[in-house]
Amino acid sequence: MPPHESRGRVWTYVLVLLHCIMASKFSPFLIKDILTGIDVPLKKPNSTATEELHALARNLRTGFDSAIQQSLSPGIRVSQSHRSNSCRAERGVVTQFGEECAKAECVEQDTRQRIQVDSGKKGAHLHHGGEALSCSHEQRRSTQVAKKRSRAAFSHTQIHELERRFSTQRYLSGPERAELACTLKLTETQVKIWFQNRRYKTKRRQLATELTALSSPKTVAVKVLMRNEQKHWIPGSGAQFPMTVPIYHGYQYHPYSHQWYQPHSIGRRLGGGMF
DNA sequence: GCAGTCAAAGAGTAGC
DNA sequence: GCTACTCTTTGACTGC
Repeated sequence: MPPHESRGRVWTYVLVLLHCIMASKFSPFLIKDILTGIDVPLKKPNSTATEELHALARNLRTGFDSAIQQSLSPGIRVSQSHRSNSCRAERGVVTQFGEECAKAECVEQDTRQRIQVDSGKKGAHLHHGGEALSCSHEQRRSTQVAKKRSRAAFSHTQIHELERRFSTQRYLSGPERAELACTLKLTETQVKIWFQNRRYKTKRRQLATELTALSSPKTVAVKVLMRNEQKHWIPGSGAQFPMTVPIYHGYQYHPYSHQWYQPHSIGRRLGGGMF
């Protein structure tokens, strides 16, 4: 099972758990029912499924909180560092490289000199401002402590173009990423990271929206058949019971289920029963 | 001071 | 082994 698919299922269980809590219908029996039959390979073999859910719910809280707030003001969001359309001379990433910041494009110049990570050798070589580091774990830690990590702040133009491109393509191929990076005067790594973060942010917002919808369940008419004094829910009647069923099937993570472009580089991921 | 946001680092995973 | 992905965490930064 692809990692995103298994995670998607775990997310589903988290949503079910949260929904149960909000609906005050939480019970160990229900959770047990939820967990029964899970074939999701949990990342931590030693942790129980319940612990995993608790950890996920805890970790999700931050994302949901911000996502819910963000969902209130949708639209293109410009990096806070550039809201004033200025290059901060008093502090921040711009001045810490000792560059003058009088021109509007100073950030674009500066971002090219930011921390760059050789993605092919993760953690092995850190390039701080062009200085390549190849050292042991302790040395890297001490170096990271000594040198504070800077955060690149993209310009209005860069953000706008990235958002515009993201609206049409959620995934970029290598050449497209290189072209966009060249156009925006960013590195390919920066473009790649931006798209990664952007995709996950979109997913968080979507989940937050769904969670919000779940937290305010609508009252619907439910057709109930009685046979032998047993209730039988009618599929398609709009009924929300049993609770776990519509939620479970309601959210399956389909990263490519939009009209967006599907790059060659990830085309191999499409065969995992995701559609 | 604190909470929120964002870019980036890192962990884990899968396909070739 | 490399690359790219999702997801989590970290650190810088901003607004209140």
